[in-house]
Amino acid sequence: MKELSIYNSQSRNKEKFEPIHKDFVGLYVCGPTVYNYAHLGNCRTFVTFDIVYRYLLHLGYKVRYVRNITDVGHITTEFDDGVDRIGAQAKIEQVEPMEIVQKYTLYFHEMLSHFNTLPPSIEPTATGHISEQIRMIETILNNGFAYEVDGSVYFDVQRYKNVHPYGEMSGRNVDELIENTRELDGQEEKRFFADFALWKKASPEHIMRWPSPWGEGFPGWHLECSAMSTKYLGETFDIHGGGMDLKFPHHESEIAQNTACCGHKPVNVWMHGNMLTVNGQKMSKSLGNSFLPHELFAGEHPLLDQGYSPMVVRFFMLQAHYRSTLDFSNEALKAAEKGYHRLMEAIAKIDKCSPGETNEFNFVAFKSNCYEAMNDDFNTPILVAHLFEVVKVINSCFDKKMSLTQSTLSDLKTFIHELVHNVLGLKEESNESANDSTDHLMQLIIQLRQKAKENKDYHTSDLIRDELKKLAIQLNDSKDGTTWTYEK
RNA sequence: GGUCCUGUGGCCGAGCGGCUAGGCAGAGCUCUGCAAAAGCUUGUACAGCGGUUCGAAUCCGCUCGGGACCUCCA
Repeated sequence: MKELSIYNSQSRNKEKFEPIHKDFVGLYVCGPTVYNYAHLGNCRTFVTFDIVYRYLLHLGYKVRYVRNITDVGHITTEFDDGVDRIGAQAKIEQVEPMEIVQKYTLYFHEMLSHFNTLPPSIEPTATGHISEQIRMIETILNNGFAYEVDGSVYFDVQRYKNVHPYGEMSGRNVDELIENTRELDGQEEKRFFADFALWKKASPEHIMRWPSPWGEGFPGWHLECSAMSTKYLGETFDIHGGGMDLKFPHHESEIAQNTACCGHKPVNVWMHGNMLTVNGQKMSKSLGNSFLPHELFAGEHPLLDQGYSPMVVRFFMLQAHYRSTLDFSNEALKAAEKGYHRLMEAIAKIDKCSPGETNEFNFVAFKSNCYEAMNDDFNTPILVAHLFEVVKVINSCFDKKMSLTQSTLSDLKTFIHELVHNVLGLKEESNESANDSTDHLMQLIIQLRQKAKENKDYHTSDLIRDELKKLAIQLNDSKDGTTWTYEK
């Protein structure tokens, strides 16, 4: 098996993946801020890293996957007019901030479980790690890379960049940034425009607050990831992931904090998933073009003319590479839906294929192609393309137009199952699974229709077929008789 | 304005120096009382203009279009 290579945002190149400790991988992914419903774009990122997690597991690594929940009421800007998102939502819904956190954390978990993502090994919350964050700030202060002003602590970017590079990963040149940054009010506390808050003094109305050496306040946004990744994965770990939009300033600041604290870089490989777009534009709440998962499943959205199941949406996402933007549209989803069902039906057919004497399918080559795809920076679209090649093989074998031996069929079955279910995380959807009595009823109806057909009473047989169609029941006539399914 | 990404057939979307992506739709065929469903087969492409090269969708330059980030963001 060839080696896994991963595109590292830091070097802007694909690099051979070598874990720090043989057989073990530390993976950290930036989780959501739970102040509102997670939308589909957010979900894409978590599906992306679910694939990373699953494939690493498949390769035999022991993976510790840490994904945080941001539940501190960070303000939207570090300035006086900033709004605490969680606090603001609490006011709207007239509940406690922690009720907001709970509500949207539950929603997030529920949606991700619909998408069949594996839960992380550890899902730490920012509010649960205040003391770790305070300790980290103290260290950074002691190391001379931060300063306190009136109960707030800021990271000293200028001091830092004299010693370490800042902005390397996101391609920022801080000195050039100065000229291009728009003027903003309320940053008089900072020594330098690019400094960011490690600790923020809480205004009287700010409910989420904790005591600290600098007074009552709350930690800065970037800090929790630094503190929690260090706590659970160590000062240097293998992979850090997140959405492309977190590259700057969030991840750049994380790197700076960790380096200021520990003296060395925290992460070997930085991975960034690209955005989900709608009509070519990033899906985001502020643009009003976001879809919520439950709206998508139910088809309850002005831009949708039907609902799409979670597995169809997951499959849709896997048909694009994680570093490319993916455009969301009815047409694209419909195409994915058809393709997904074709794939899953072919897989279910493997068992029904009768083995032949000769073998006309090169399983070894197929297997190696699949690994080659995944090893090339998790190229799921290529993998899916290979799977569709096998769909044809399975169908041809089923129709006895192609011969596969028993051992090839059995190898194929095992391998496909592993790829599709365990690596891609796709599963069969029990679409309104029929109970026994429904099936008996249907068998009866099918028999009656068969009788009618034998009597050349096509009026009756067509009536049965058409009326069932109205109930979304599809009759499938074939040489071997008639079967029925609920329409997809 | 700065930095970076991107422009592939009707739609989505891989590939990124020579060799088929793949899915959906379309067309043809098989099956069928007729259909549907399903399966098989199959056409159409690399924004434009230059350049490098034996050879470019793939590298370089320019032009035009789209997008992301530049202290809310997955």
